[in-house]
Amino acid sequence: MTYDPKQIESKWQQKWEETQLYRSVVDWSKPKHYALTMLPYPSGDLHIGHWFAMTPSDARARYMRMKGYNVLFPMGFDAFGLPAENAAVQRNIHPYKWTISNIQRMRGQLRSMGAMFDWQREAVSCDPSYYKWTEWFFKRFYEAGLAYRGEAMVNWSPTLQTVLANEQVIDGKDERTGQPVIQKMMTQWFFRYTRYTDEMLNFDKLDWPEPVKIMQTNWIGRSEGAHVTFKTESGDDLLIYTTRPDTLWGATFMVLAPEHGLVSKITTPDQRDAVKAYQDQAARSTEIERVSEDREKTGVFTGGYAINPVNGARIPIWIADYVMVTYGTGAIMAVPAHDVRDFAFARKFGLKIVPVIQPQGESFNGDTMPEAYVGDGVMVNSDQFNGTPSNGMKGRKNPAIDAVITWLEGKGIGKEAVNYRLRDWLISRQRYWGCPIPMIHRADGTLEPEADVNLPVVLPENVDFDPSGRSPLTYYDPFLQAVDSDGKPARRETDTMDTFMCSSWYQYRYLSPNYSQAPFDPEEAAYWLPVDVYTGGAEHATMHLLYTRWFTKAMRDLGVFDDAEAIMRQHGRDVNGVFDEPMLLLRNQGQVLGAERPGDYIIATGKFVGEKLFANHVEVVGGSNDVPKGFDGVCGEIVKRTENIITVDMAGVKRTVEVVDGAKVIIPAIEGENTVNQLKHHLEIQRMSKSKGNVVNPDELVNAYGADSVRAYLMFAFDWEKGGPWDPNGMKGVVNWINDVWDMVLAGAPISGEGDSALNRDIERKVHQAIDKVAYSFERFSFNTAIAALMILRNTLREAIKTKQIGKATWDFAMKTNLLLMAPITPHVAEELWEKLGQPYSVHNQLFPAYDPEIAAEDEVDLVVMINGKPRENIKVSAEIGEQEAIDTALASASVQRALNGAQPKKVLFIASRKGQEPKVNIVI
RNA sequence: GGGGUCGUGGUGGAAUCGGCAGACACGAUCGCCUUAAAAGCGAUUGCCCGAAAGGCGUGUGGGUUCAAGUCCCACCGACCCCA
Repeated sequence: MTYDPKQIESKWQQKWEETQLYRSVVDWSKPKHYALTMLPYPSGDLHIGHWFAMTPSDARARYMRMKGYNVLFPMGFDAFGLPAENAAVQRNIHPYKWTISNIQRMRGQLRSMGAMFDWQREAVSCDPSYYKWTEWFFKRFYEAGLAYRGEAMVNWSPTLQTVLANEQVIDGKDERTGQPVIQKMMTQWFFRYTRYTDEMLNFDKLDWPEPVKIMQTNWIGRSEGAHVTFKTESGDDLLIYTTRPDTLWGATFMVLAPEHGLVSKITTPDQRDAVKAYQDQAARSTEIERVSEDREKTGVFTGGYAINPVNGARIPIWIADYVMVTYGTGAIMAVPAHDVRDFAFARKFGLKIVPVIQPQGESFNGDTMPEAYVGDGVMVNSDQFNGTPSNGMKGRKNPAIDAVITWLEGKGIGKEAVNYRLRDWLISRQRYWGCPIPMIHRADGTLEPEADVNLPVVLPENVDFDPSGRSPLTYYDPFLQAVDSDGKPARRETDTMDTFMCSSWYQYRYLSPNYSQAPFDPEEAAYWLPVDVYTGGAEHATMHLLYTRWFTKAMRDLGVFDDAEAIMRQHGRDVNGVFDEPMLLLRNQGQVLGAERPGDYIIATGKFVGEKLFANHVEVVGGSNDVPKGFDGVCGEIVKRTENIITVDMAGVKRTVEVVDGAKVIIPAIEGENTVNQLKHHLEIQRMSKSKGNVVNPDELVNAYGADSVRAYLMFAFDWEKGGPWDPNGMKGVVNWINDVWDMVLAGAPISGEGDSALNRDIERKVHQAIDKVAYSFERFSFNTAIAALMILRNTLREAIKTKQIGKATWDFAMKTNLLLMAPITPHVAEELWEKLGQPYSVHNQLFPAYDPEIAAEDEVDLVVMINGKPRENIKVSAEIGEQEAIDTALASASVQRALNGAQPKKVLFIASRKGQEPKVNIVI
């Protein structure tokens, strides 16, 4: 009988389902483990990246289950979002239908993984029973003042007719479609993200990757400084925020954001046209362009002046786009001597530069300084503060800043202040396919939330989609017409919510997706929360992960967890801080990239126009040496292809070939008529995408090798937290491994007797060493070393079986243990072989084998003899060897005798045997 | 410009507290088996020299240490995030 993955995988998937093997139920007598992996967007096809994220997470969850934990490992779909709506507009399919059929297809693909998902906990965010609670959360936040409506400069995509979050705009373009984005003022819904900034900067409770914590910290961007009030000559207050109040005396001009409210008032008539033109231009550029330090500075003088409150200096007021209206107060004091951007601006426009910080013993000259000085020094040109050290520290830790802030506060012209880069979370989307915002615009212009009994506000199904992409909600009357709490006609809000809103609380809906009294069943929450392990892509470091942290803190403060907390108390669980954070441990997997592959080697003939060949005949040939003699055309490897334009590397020279319409294309490897589009070009390692033709389809791999092999390969071939390029050849290693184990089990014990006791003892030892290595690896998400340990065990067992000296009992123990160790990685094969060994169903209900260090210990080890730290000789000694005996052995060894040549060693060190390491003696001569 | 991560054989990668660098696997070479190929099995596989002994090796250059892939400093390069 041979290993047929297709037959055994479907058989066991069915049996697991029939027996509800992975149903996770609250059981207070067992310790719980909530393992969560990021839910997919239902794009229609499961990508190899989903397998790479989910199957190792599944293996880890299975390991925890075998360690005796009651494990919850749920799955669902993040089902609102633009692609569904685009499909509706472009292909006339309703977003709901498109999404649901994709979900159905992906459920099947997810099942083929053989993962231990508890499907009864599946949650789908576009289902009204789910988004009812998303709306309910919105309403609670609104009532608590955490949700509000405000004017904002927003990223408007003219193509998609929608507002995008800053996070969704990259280089002035929409991150998904690459379409340009412009700046526009609009009334939008916001969440008071900034309410929890300080709490979100605290990671004490979290075992999260360091880079994620750093990214979040930078994203929140807390800075310490002061607010200082300048006066314009016309008498208006002009408030600025600065992190460097110690440089106030060096402020030689001011810069306002072009959108700043005071601009029109201070602008003098002769500057009006220039200012207006500049404002228009600024509206067209994106924030990232505007604040880039590399960019040539631009700006316009308003004609107005302000008075520097610390020294009475009259300084000009400019506008420039590198100052953002949304950051700080939208106005800065410019200190060109000590700020890189201000310096570039001052030099360009010939503005005064006054140094006010200098290292001891140096003397800067504002007219000749080559660049801004941002280092430490002492204050100069600053009246009574001259000589105060400025040590480069932030905030009050800097004596100069500390002294100036105290003085400013005393004089009433400034105040210590903290500023954040982070702005409130803009959740409005002018789209149809999203969770409705349950608000009503009353006839009198006021707003009120929809009554709880009317939730959810359901998305109407019967709508037509405008080809312009405009949301149908804005012109569909039955939806628009609402009734307010006084029974008067009113208009329904047509914005929908950012999909990040739906995914900010899905880990709570999984607990009880059908519960209708609340977002989640408190009984379930009391047992399962918080999430113990969260796995997913690092790209969510600053968006999703900050949103979900914010959400959890807001839920906690609104008392949403109160019932769950009471139940926890009844069961004696410590509730202190348990709802402060959604996920305690986070690990990010890397990314599987496309495989590198050579391009086709072609011979192309046709007509030359200059250097360029217009080919009417292109043929793929093998090798690079068979260039016909006197050949008139182009031959070589295809290094690039864009449609029918091919770049060919001809003996190191790049040649361009255009394949003309109707040209003959011959690709021997592909049957039938060939087209230019089938020509392979050289592909460098990069993200997989359909257009690059380097997508690895997991369904095809599962078909060819079986799910267990695909799972094992994904876990073995990469450092999971790093990822890397796909290598189709590496599969062989894990396929052989699984086949070898299969063959060993099916072959049965080589002898029926007791066999050789020394060999048996050694096999037991090796099995226990494997137990330890596999467990240690799973603990650390180091899946590749777990499989390496199992391969070592395979190698050991194969050697041992050949001797025909391994006893039946030892063989049984080794096989059973081997299957238990494999079970989390290759669940189907392990289950099948477990059954073949006559063991009771299911291998996945067994405990992980217990490790016994006594059995794993070696009796004999290599004593490593080192001279000056270099290993010279290995001598077999008892594992229990003491220091003196080890040193004597080492000194007597041939290599030491030879090296010493009668002399005395300077120093002799004994390094005792530690876990997995041999004892060592280092002799210094 | 700032912050971060990371540089290890032909390749993917191992190396738990500073303690034998290269585990495990792919690939390659040679051999066995075969009419042949595939598969399978066996051997070799960091570099140099060699009979042995040895020397050199974790991006580069320094440093700390009995001992450095691992710690410290500077530099080079790649990638990511932010500006």
